[in-house]
Amino acid sequence: MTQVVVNGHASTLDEVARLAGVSKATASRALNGRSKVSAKAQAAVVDAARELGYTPNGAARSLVMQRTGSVAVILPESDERVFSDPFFARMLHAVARSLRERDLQLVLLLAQPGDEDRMLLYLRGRYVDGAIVASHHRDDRLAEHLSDLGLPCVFIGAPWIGAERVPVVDSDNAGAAAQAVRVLIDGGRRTIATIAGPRDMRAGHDRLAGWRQELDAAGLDSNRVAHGDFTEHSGTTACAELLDADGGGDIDGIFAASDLMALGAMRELGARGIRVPDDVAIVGYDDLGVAERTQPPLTTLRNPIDQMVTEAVRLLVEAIAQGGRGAPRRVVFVPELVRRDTV
Amino acid sequence: MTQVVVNGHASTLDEVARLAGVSKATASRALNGRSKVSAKAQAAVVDAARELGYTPNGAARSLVMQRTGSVAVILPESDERVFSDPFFARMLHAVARSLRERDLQLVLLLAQPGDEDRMLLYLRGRYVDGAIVASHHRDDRLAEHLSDLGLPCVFIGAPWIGAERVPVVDSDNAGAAAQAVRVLIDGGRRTIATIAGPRDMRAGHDRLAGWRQELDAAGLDSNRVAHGDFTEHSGTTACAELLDADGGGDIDGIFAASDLMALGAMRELGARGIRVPDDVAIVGYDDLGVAERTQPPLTTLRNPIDQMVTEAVRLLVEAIAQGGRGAPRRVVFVPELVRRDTV
DNA sequence: ACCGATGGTGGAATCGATTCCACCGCTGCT
DNA sequence: AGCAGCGGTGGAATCGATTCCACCATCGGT
Repeated sequence: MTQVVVNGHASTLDEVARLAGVSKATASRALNGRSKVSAKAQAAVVDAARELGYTPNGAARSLVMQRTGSVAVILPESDERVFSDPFFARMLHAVARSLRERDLQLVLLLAQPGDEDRMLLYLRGRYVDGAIVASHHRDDRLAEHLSDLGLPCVFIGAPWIGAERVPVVDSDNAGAAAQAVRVLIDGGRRTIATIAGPRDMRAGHDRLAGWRQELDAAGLDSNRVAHGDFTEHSGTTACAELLDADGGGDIDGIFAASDLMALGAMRELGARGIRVPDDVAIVGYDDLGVAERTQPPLTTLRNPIDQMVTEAVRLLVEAIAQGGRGAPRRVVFVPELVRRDTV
Repeated sequence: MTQVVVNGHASTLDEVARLAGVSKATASRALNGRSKVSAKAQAAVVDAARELGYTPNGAARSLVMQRTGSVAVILPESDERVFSDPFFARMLHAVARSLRERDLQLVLLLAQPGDEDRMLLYLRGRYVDGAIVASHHRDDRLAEHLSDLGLPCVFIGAPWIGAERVPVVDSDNAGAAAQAVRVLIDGGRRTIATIAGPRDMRAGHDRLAGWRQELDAAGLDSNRVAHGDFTEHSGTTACAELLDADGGGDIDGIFAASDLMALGAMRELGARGIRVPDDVAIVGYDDLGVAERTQPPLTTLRNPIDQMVTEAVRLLVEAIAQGGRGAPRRVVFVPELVRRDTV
């Protein structure tokens, strides 16, 4: 950083142009490089800009370009959850990488319940070119609001309300859960419980549905269900609940809707001296790191987050380029089974 | 939401004014309410605005007001850490609350190593009115850059470089660590080890220094040190390292530089059949929730995050109001000892 | 020697808000 | 009756960039 702020205020294009001895128009062209500028003028402008420490004023630029160069990631989720669920960390990491490649700035908006109005005001003020929304609850009307707003957006995971009005990138939660059940059945398990996610979240709901459907299809019992909230602790609690219920001792297979809950369950099983996979086989969901490190390593379904995010960013950039006039598209990825040692 | 986008584009103040039958000037005054407007005009404008679903264009507004109404929180930290350390969750929660009261929008910028230049570009583009920076490493030059930039900012935790050039809100890490040591000594402990944080982070460095200083002052050994990275897992590892070192069996007190590391250490002690606090007393640091839930509940130092954040936001708002011309101030909070059952 | 293409350039319009300033019609006081 | 004062109003300037458009050289081709 060699440039210095010359006087109190940030320097403007006008000053750069004056110092370089050209017009504002030429200075702008020289710095943006879209149009032809003589080598002499080019050099003069670049030098002047460096000397003054010039950076274009974002507001002025957005005003005329109708673009800001930044996109929002919206997480309508309590911040405890955002900061405890590895899903978000992985997702944001992928989004950041993906946006970087396209020279866009990531702006993270935490939509606390109640703070939603301010956030919508921000979005309507066009401070960002588009938004990626991930994980939200049953009563969330964000999809409708964004659609009304005409702001380009992509949802990761289908919203409950208004899903048909916005582009969605999703994974086949139900199909994946069915896959998990099939593996357990193929492994000879017959009394298969599930530790489900929250009922008011798509992922929780669909994974439970898939589990149930596959068991019903196989003519097996599908009433051993305990709900958690995707955290390790809730997995432990839910597992205890399952084991302590009527006939809980018969359980020989568990499908947990997240690896963290599977981990919690394994702790509970271990505490009771129940062996995995000898006595009870277990399949998790996510494969974001924890699954490899459990004892024994966890068989799980790989949540295709990176692929989903890449696709979401692609769709968003497309939507922005078209001015948000494209038809809502829908892309679904299929999680892959990762066999380890718990089944 | 009753308003509708009438045609393809977002509506402008000009359209609102036309519909209300007044001039742009009056419309603006009616909506912002700083100046007197007749009741009739007022009503007409408000109605028109609602009917058109008008929201002011952020770029245009920032351009003339020289304010954006949003401030950045910058976390120069790998995203794994941001999303695993409860410190950040708590901090962001407090920041969000504090900004909400002042009608400011929080914009979170994740400064991945390597992505820093883009972030600086964003800040120089004046997309935000100010920035709060938390937790950064030894070689981070952010303080200098921000100071050069003239962008109002406040650091939570003093940076290694350029701390004298920016306002800082800090906590007395060294003093708190000394306090922890004193409690252990007062409890009759004589062989006191520490599980320190990373050397290249202020909090890690200062807590270690405080521990050492207090032990030296008491004439006790200060060479039982193992380093972790504030995570639970690293606490377990570090604890094992301490116990396995020469004379590790003599240890009767441990100061861990974070509650998570203390928790990890307690797991390791438990695994070895060492009782807490009977055989080894332990003091943690942070008190952000985990400490209450350990077995037994952890004696620790309460990191005054909420107070620090409140003060930081206050200072930032002040700096923004003054156009960043105030002298760099420095405020230090003193962590409070929370006695529980591990000492 | 004249006539298009170019390649560069600067003036002016534009984006959408806020706000200064001049002005207008009242009221109320002398 | 005349004039100061004030509540309200609209025209125009302003913020700082991009870009259209008109214009001027210069160059090559007939």
